[in-house]
Amino acid sequence: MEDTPSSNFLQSIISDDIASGRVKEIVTRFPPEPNGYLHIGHAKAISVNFGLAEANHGRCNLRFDDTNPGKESQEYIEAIQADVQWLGYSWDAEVRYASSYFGQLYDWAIHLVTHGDAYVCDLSPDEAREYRGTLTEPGRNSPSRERGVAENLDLLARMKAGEFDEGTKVLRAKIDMSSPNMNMRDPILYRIRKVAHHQTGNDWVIYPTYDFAHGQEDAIEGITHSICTLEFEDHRPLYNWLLEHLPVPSRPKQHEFSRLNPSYTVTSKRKLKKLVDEGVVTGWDDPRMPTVSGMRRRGYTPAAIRKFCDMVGTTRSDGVVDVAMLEFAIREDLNENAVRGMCVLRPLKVVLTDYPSGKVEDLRAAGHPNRDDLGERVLPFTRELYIEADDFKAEANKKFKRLVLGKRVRLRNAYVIEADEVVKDALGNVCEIHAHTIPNTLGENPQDGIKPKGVIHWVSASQGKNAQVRLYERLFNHEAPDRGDNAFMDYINPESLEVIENAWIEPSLAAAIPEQGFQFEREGYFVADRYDHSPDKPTFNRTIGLRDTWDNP
RNA sequence: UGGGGUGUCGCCAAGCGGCAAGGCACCAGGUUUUGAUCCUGGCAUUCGGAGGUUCGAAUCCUCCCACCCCAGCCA
Repeated sequence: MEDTPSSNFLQSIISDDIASGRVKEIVTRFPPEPNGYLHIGHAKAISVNFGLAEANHGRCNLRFDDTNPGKESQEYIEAIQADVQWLGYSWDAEVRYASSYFGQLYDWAIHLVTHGDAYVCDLSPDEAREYRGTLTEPGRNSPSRERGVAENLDLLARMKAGEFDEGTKVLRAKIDMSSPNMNMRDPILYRIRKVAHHQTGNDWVIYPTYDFAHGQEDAIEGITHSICTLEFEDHRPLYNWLLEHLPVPSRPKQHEFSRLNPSYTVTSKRKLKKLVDEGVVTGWDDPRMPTVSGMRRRGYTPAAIRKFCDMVGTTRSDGVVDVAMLEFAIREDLNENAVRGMCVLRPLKVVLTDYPSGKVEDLRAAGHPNRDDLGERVLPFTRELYIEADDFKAEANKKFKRLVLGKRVRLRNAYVIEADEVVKDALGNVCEIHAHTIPNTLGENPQDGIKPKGVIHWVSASQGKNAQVRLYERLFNHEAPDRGDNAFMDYINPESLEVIENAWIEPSLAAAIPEQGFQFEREGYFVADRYDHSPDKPTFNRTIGLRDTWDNP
């Protein structure tokens, strides 16, 4: 996993800062709020923050931005840590929590009040909205704005003591109600929330807002480059204002990059949560989810995800990235590293009439076509086999390079066979093929010079094993399901999952370790399910199909 | 009609005054016991538009256009 992060504007900034001596060691942070699972967009942020730290021999913290206890939980905290580790990153020292700075933040709030830079406001949420003005009209000063320092100090202390109800009072910075930047119109610093916090319990009934917490957290941790996404750009003046008005121990700088939007996917915790809550998927780690845990279960590898993030680059322009790029990244990784195997998804029985019944011939096949280090596997060959139903046609034109009645085909890693007759059931459906082997075709072409039309995969009927295989397709039919509010629910692909209960796998595959990835030859890349797979009940998820350039008519 | 951003091939993205990198996708060949991989070749006389500066501009200036973000006591 040797990533060579490509250069980008953030790296340029860092290089300049190091060259100018502004910073000696670079320190970044990944600051998720524990209110949901990490998704591919977070993977990008993780890759950017940890990647930049790594590339510059610096450090990166993992910090939970837990300032809104009502929406957060310990479950998410644990899942997020597991995801970051799985992606292959190590944060500096211990995990950090915004909540562990609540005391310091409160002291700083007092500092602002003392200096006349903040006040306790009595406006209700509705009134506050009205006073804030609009995008084109300035706001009006709150009636509470000119309260004296002593009174503000007293009120703030009483807010902290729990004397007031939620929504009745907030602490606000005194900046400029007529600023064209809405964030500067006396932003709220503290609000009353009488709920227990997952880390601090009932210690607090007032909680700092993102704006009052983030920059100060960065300063406390000595973050040199506070990297976030574009929507926080308008907050930067406030971020700086607070740092300038507070006796903080360091002076971090915020830089924004555009968030990742893969096509055909939704990345918004709210929307992902809805998919989970409404049972569209089985959970946050459903293999169709763009969550880190979902992709993991789907068979994506950390290396592929990191490669993808690197391929996509880091800029300030928004756009939609073709998921084909993500698919390329995982195919590339698995093509190179996954052991091959054969699995028949829709079995059609073939009886080799010239082959002795009861005979089991242990053929050998390479674990990987061009990597000897991946070993080899034993492939039992028998009189009765299964092939893919799609790989047989009684008649077909020359473009069909599979088994045709009266014609030959190579059984992958085994003999060339020729189809002799079709057995049909009462309804006229093909249910069995009778064929015979062409002698001496193990590893060589038929001696009569008549070459097989193609190569198909197969599994011994008596030696193979039954498996459940889940075929996944994209969850949405729309290229950009994320635009619009709830429209994404209308674009859900009803065929995003097909469960095949009786696929037939070669025996070696039953020994797969959960989460081990394979290439099922001619089909695609599959992974032994992280939770459901066992030698007794082999269970595989299709990660991604093989690239298919055959223009099947 | 306020403020902040962004506009380079179908998608992502280099480029920072000297005459359009690369990747994905796609197309055409070659190799192949995976219609996979691999290999070879093709794929922007043009950089949102219009003016201007300059010997010379995607890169500088002016104006215009399009799109994204901001009116949570969310982050």
